[in-house]
Amino acid sequence: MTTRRATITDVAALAGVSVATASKALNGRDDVRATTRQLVIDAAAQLSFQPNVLAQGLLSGQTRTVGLLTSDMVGRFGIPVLLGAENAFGAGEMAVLLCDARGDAIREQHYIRTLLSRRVDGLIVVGESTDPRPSITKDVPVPVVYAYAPSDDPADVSFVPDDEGGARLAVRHLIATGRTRIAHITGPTTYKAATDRAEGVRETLAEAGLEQVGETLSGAWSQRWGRLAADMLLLNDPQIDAVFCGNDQIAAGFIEAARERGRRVPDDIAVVGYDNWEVLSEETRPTLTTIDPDLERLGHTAAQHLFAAIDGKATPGVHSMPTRLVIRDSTAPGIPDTPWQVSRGGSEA
Amino acid sequence: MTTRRATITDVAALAGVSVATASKALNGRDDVRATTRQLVIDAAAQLSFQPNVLAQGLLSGQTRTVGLLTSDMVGRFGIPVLLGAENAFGAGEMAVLLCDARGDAIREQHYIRTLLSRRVDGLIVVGESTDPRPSITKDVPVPVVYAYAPSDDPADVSFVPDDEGGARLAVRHLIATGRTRIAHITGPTTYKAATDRAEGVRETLAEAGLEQVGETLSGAWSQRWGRLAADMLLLNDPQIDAVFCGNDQIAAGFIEAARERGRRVPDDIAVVGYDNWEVLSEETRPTLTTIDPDLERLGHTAAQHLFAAIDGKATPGVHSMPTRLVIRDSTAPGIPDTPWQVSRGGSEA
DNA sequence: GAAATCACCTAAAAGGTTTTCGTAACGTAG
DNA sequence: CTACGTTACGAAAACCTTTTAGGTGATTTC
Repeated sequence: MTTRRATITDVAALAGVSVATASKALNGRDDVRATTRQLVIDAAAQLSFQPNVLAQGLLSGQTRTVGLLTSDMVGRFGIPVLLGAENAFGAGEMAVLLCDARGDAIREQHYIRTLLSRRVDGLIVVGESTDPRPSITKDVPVPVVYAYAPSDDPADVSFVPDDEGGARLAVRHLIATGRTRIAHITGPTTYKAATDRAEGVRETLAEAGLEQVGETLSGAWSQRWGRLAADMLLLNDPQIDAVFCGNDQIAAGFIEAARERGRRVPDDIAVVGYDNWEVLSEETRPTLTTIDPDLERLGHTAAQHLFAAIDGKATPGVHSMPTRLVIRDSTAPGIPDTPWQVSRGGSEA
Repeated sequence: MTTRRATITDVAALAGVSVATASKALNGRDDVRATTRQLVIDAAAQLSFQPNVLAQGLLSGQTRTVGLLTSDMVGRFGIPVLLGAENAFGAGEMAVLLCDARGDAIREQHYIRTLLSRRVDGLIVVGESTDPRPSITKDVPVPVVYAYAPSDDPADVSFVPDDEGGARLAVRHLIATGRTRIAHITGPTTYKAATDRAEGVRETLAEAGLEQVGETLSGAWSQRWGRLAADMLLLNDPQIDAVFCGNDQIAAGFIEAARERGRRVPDDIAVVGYDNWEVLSEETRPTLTTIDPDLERLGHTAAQHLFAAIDGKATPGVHSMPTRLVIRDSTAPGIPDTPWQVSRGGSEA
């Protein structure tokens, strides 16, 4: 809580030059003698001068600020994306204005207006599921990039996790470790994430000439459903030797129930989860092999493409971002087929 | 991606008045005829005019923007605080610039400079633990409010959860439900949160004339430690009828291990957790009675006090924010002493 | 009929920075 | 000594909005 902040006028006065010269000296432009430049720099340091970004932006029309519009920060998936994006912004000299519309379209409109009146250079919209969401690109005079939830307009720039590819990774890993009787438990079919992953399972098994054990079991994304599905599955199809679960919570529930039914994981049944939600995947017993959608990278990439779009180099289309297989103990420890781990999850502090 | 944005000059021209009149008309000031005002408003709507906040800020010296400096967004506690703060900002016409210093002091300094050059009206600093952190208030010409982690300067404005009070709530609840042989398992003593809660336990038991069973067991904040501690406790002090755990993960581990050892929860042993981390507290079997530190409210309150401070009405000191007891099934279902639940946690979507 | 009042509107300045253009000083070539 | 190029600096415009002070015309008052 000190006094008024120094302006470039103050700096110029202290250095005994005009504001124009001071500006040029501070911005490293030519046409200013080295000694004069140093004089100005010293003066600026002495006053701890910092250029007023508002004035700069007013003039240049660029604010070096982007808006980050999230539809529901409470959820688990928005945060890592946001984090990755913020990360990319911080690297440059960009700043990010955060708005959480909390799934409310009215609120979203309000925030869009607010962000525009603040003259953001671009917008990144992060959704809470992989289902397409309404495009806002046409209502907005700046570039927009969609992360996690793609825009429903394929001409927009969207980044989504490759759920189908993730499922492939999981199933291939199970097959590689010698499993052949593989089941799939997942979340509500109303989620594109669930159907995409199921499709990945189907295709990969077909390619390997294997048949999926039972139908894909769809329920909630919860541990409870994982336990329930495990009971059903172990009753109806006791011969299974592996199960790929649509998320880590289902997997955790499955492992718990399977153990109570006397099935050993991974010896009798291998289990793969999805999301690599470490509070769960590292706390199950055994720890959980899972697919990491690498959301932080997704957010980072989305942000970088927003920069590109701001520079006029947009990359339209829906881009699928690769996922990673994180091998832990719930699948075949020490099986010779997979001598090298693709990736091993670190431990939390 | 349209053309140049309209300025108030365009609006004035279209309405056939001067910019001054246009400004007054749009800002609801006097000295403008109703018909003229409507003319201007229509023109503004037609051009979808939005005042340039940069120009407004340049003039008024206020940006209606605050910086939100978080030390580690990856952690669990920063997010709800952030959410509550964002919530409070959105209600007014404030916007929030998000910066994640990721626990790095250098980075933090950098962000502070960035935020200041953007002329934020205030700063809210959210930490990742309840341990005091270095004050930055003196380096900064705008009001600062600390949330979750207090400033080490007691003259600053800080908001922290009342961990001691939370522990009191937990222990009183256990006593009220008829438990008398109560143990406490918690996290590392290097955390103020752990020692504060332990102190709350000690005092409350003393007030009730009860003796704590065994020493407070300090370990990691993990489910693993909860299981381990359960084994130790059940071996050394088999007579316990309740345990208060320093967080929900420890509690989840405890419940798991206790069940494996044949102890029924809550019939034989009641368990209370801390944090109300719903992915855990609602998925344990039985569901977990726990203390909700109400972090979202903490963030909200901090933001509101930042507004007050910006208006010159600062409220110095470290403010303890009350916690809530969330009763679920791990403590005495249907015990007559507590006919009304203080609060019941909702379920996740 | 002149003066005072009123309602409505405009011109201009202010806010901080960057950039363009102008200009002064100086050196060099003719 | 003139003409011109170079170097270093300064004046002023531009960005967009709000506010203050002032101005115009119409109406009222004595």
